[in-house]
Amino acid sequence: MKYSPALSCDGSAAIARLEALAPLGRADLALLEQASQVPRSVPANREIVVEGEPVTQPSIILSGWACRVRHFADGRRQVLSLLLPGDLIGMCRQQRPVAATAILSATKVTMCAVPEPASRSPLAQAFAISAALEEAYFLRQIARLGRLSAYERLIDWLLETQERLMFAGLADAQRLPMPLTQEMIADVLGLTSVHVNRTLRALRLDGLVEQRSGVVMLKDRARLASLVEYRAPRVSG
Amino acid sequence: MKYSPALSCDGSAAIARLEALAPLGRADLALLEQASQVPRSVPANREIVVEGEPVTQPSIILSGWACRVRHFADGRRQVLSLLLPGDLIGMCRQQRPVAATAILSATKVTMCAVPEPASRSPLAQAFAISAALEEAYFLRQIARLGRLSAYERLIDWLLETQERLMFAGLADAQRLPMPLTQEMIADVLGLTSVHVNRTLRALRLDGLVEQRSGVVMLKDRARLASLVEYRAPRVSG
DNA sequence: CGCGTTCTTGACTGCTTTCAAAGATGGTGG
DNA sequence: CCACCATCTTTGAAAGCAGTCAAGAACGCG
Repeated sequence: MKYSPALSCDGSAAIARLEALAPLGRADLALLEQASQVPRSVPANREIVVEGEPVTQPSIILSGWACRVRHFADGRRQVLSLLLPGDLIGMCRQQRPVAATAILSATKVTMCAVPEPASRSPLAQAFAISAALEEAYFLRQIARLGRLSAYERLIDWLLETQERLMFAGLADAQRLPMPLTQEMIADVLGLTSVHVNRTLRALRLDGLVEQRSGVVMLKDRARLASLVEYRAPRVSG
Repeated sequence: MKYSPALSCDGSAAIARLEALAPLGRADLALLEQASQVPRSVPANREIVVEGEPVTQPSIILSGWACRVRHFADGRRQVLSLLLPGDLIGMCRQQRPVAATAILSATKVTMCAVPEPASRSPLAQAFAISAALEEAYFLRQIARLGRLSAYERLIDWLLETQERLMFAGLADAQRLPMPLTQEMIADVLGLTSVHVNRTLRALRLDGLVEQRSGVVMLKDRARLASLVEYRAPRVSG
């Protein structure tokens, strides 16, 4: 597979992710193809969902990066989770009229409606696994913010993000696209942008990562993983 | 309602919480009463669930406090969330054979099996709301660890915990039981026990809280809430 | 090419941790 | 009923990681 640092604009990456979660049949793929024919595009840095407002239609991210954020009155901001191609927005297991968090587009984002899967279909299963993974990423984010140093947080987050992008075929074992500003990375990791900058430099000097033009290279995945005891989240056997 | 700092041992608090989430009918109450007739007791400081092991039967906490924890090889530990009376353990929306996190009893805990609710029954709805609340608490924990100071974290967490206990009738507007050691509180808030101790003292000196014999008094809820912009999580209109 | 945003770096501050030790508390058995 | 022990709480002093403030450099976009 050829590695493409550019963010794809059709729905192929999103569909690839869902297919990686559960092998989809012809019917499910057709549903997804059809839904992705009617994409909605949002510029970077827009509030796609406002916290506390009624949730509208659930959506699939087709391309681009978004994030759940929580704002504080004094300007502080915390990114709760990232939303990458193939991730779902606004899926509620029950009638919950109001959005629990704001959702912000970090880059230009395209998305489409979530098709209704047949019950017990592979697609329905993929959605369920996606929800379970989201929860696993929440838990990892809590542990990261609570107990890891800045240096460790950055490593742990890079590994997690790379793994998530690989599901969608948007990263390979060594490289991942990084369209976020250091300011945004800081809001993900509970740090300041200045300290993110310094920590990235430290990682560079330690020969662990390289950066150029929106792409991060992980130069020694094994060493990085051992530094943070990285374990891939498991959702099934 | 008379306030009782003691941890109740029957299932009444747990049932009260679920009833607060959705008004239960006679049949649902009977199911819960019946299930709570067969309690299982676990001493304090026991791993109820081991991370990575197959999940067994889902359970309801009847009494006592437990927590989801993540351990690191070097001894660091992060409490991901608290599990209080009426909370559910091991409810999976899909077949997920392995536990995503370890669960540890912080006090003596009694629990029982989760009865199977009729579909669309109030009890089924209460379970769904409980799951949505759990997610809301995860998000709040992320924001707390990422962007609040130690002083703010403690306030925010006390308010959240008080509110959760009030659902079960285990706290009133001013007081909540606090059976956790400062060490454990530190692992919840991503701090050291020494700093938790100092921060509690600061709160005492500022006249915001009082402590004695396992009970915390919140002396000025309005001021505490304004210090952290506390908003109760909403799950429905 | 010019302008705004983002990145980078330095100097300094300060919140939180670390290390250490004394004091309080509570449960248990004699 | 009290002594004893383990655990937990409390406090001080010093170190360190991350934040703040500030300003110049690089980058990308129109």
